[in-house]
Amino acid sequence: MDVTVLGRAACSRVRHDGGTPSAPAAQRQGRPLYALVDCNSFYVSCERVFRPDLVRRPVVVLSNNDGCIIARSAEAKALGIPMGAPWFKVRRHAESAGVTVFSSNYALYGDMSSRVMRVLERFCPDVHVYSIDEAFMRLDSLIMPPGMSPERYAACLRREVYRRTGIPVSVGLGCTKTLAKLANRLSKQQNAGARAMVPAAFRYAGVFNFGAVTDPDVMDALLETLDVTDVWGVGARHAGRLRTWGIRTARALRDAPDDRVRRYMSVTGLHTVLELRGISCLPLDDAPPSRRSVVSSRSFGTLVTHKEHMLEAVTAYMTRAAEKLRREQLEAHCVGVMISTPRHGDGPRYADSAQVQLAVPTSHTPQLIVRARALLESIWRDGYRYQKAGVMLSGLESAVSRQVSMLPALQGTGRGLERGRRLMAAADAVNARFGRGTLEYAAAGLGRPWSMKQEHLSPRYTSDWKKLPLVR
DNA sequence: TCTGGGGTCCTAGGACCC
DNA sequence: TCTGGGGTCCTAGGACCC
Repeated sequence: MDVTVLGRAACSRVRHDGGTPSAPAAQRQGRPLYALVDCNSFYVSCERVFRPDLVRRPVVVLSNNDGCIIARSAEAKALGIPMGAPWFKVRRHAESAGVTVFSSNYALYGDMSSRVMRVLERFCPDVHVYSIDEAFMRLDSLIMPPGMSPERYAACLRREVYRRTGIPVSVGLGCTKTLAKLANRLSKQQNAGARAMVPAAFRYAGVFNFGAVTDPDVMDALLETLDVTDVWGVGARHAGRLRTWGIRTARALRDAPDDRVRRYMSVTGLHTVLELRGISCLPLDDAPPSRRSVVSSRSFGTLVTHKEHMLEAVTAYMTRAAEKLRREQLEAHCVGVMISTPRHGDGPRYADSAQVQLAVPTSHTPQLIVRARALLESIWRDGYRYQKAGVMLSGLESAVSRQVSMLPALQGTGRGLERGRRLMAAADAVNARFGRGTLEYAAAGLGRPWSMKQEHLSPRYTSDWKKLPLVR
């Protein structure tokens, strides 16, 4: 059975209210079918893979510097621990309730993420990795085996991801990306009531397909259960304005007047509304344009008052940013540095940034470090307690197809340039083989009193053999 | 004491050009 | 006396995402 047939038949029942003409029949032919695969409480799930004793127990993961909560297990949510809450405010409550806490371990999460994505790619060639824990897929081009519905296919995929990685995922399906995102929300456990509206034959755990909803009244009822902020692209600001128009649910937003949406939420908002009506506006985006900037910035573990320490931090951040640049075979035309004191609290505030254009783009770490340190000298002011610094590389272009300068003097001698590239490649190879930070720049400091707080860091189970727990 | 980090897109307005 | 129209580029600010 071809999935396109199923997807089209189901999706064409989506109502088109609100004055917009429905898509012409010709356009409806070959409607897309999107899946959104989302890892459940991803960071928590990653920690649990190596700590099975934490399954069914409350767990949270903190942001960099152990600042605020960025992931919670279902049990932690049930305890009323809010997302994004500053850790110092909820710490007592959480600890007394027996919550296990982790500092974020991006080496682990990044590695687990790529394992999950590799499994998805075995199921479908059209995968677009949207974030560390989410991916869109286009299923309409697949030729399904006989008797295989999209729901069932998604359920198989879900089982396979869990079997191969230990990460539980949820899958939402719909004829637009926005509907697939919403379907994903309905696929989660806490929406069992809404899922029950779908005929049992289309029901699979952890999967929800809007395409299986053929009754417009049921569709209305389902969208009515979803808050307008559940819709992808509607944040707190827009939700506030929408509330003043009496729009509180996904259903009401779908039926909102186009001109008003266009005026106050720009074309982006209009796309969202059209997508809710089943008119696809956002492509899969499988080959996204290359990035425009690289930023590396961090808050300090303790406030910085010495310029020496700030210079070390800027050096360390630039080292990371340049590595990222080279990994993507890019070079930068422009270097920027920013520093700031805390946003909260009542100490004297200061923030500034500076940028410089380079005559010749580069990804050579020592050159970039020299520029960044000079920029810092220009914006540094004594007497402040700094909380954060960052570096930015922009004006990016491909290192492989770079335009050659007309001025040989600026281009650098061919041999020197080549030597620099080889040196960077060798340093990157060593760090890839033996772990980040094996080769470092002395200017980044040794003591690093400014480095971020990570009091609850788990081992790098998947990227360091020595950290793998022994199987007894 | 203690509130993350890294991106994208859109719009309005100004400068400038022909 | 009379003061166009259309285009590009840049920047700042706002909004969103995970």
